[in-house]
Amino acid sequence: MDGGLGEMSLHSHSDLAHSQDGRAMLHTRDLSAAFPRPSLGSSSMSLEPEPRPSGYDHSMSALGYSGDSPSSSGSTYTTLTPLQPFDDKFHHHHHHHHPCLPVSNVIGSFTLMREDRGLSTNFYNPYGKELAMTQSLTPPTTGSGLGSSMHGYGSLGNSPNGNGGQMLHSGYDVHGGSLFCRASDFGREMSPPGLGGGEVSVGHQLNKIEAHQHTPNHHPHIYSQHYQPHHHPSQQSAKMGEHLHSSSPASSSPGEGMLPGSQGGGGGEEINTRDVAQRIITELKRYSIPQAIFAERVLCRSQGTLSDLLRNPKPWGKLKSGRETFKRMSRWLQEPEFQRMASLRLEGKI
DNA sequence: GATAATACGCGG
DNA sequence: CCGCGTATTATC
Repeated sequence: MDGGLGEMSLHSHSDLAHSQDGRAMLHTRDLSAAFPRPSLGSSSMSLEPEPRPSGYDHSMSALGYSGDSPSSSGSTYTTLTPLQPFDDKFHHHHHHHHPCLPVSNVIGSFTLMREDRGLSTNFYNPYGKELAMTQSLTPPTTGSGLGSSMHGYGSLGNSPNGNGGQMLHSGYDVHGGSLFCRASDFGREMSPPGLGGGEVSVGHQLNKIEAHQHTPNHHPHIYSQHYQPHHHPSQQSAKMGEHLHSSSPASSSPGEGMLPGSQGGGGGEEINTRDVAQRIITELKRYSIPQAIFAERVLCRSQGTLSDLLRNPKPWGKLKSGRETFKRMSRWLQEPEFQRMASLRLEGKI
């Protein structure tokens, strides 16, 4: 099936992406149902332009999410709403706006989800995939479990390690206070679907964070993108999650010339689209999040579009306004688990 | 039936 | 021309 991996390319450029979503999709399925927990307020994180006000970081710090394992006797509800702009529920008129739009979504309203994670199967997953999954065996990162056999939903191996691609740097300054996020994230990220206290693997999680920073194995290959116009020959897709060595930095693609020097700046982040796409695919599978949900709620795009982007990610350099979408994806990947959840349920009950 | 992939066409 | 939505079709 697919397997087509793009390749990589490197390019940077000032982004002029601007919000142009004037469209209004009306169908807003009430996925709220999907998310068992209505408790979340909103996490206004969807701001178009990169210069985001960074509001939630405060929340984070405020939360001071220290207690990490709520799972067991999680009596500690960390539900706190530092700022209380207003309830979305009481949203006067305008039934629904788009989460993506910079609407009045004030930053700050934050509510930490309680310890739901252990209860139902997956975080998002309304359907209870079988949680029978034996203990948590972190599947071999290779291939991230796709391809052979069933998807390893239950696995919490968490990010297929790998490449910390943008996580390395973009994770920190892009949004300003993101590092806080990371901090909280530190404690834990995802927990096993069911298993009552099996947070065994939680440990690994954080490892990855710094682990790959100084991992002897593979150096942080930053962005490398072989882009291939699409489709193709299957070049070994064997392990994408792992290290894809950028053997050929020189992009053979036409039009691809990366700008010398514009990379790394604080403003325009270069994103390895291929990598992000792959990672999104993996994460969506892990959490059993349908493309449609993710696309509409997080990216503010349609399922078809997302599917296309995922399968045929164009190199950053070739993107124009489409960058915005990738930025969102990238950003989402960087967020701590609970926040990702928040993003997903976002519009449902709004 | 639900979810993903593709086709088609439109608007900026 | 690019990016996207919608409709349709394929796949699970």
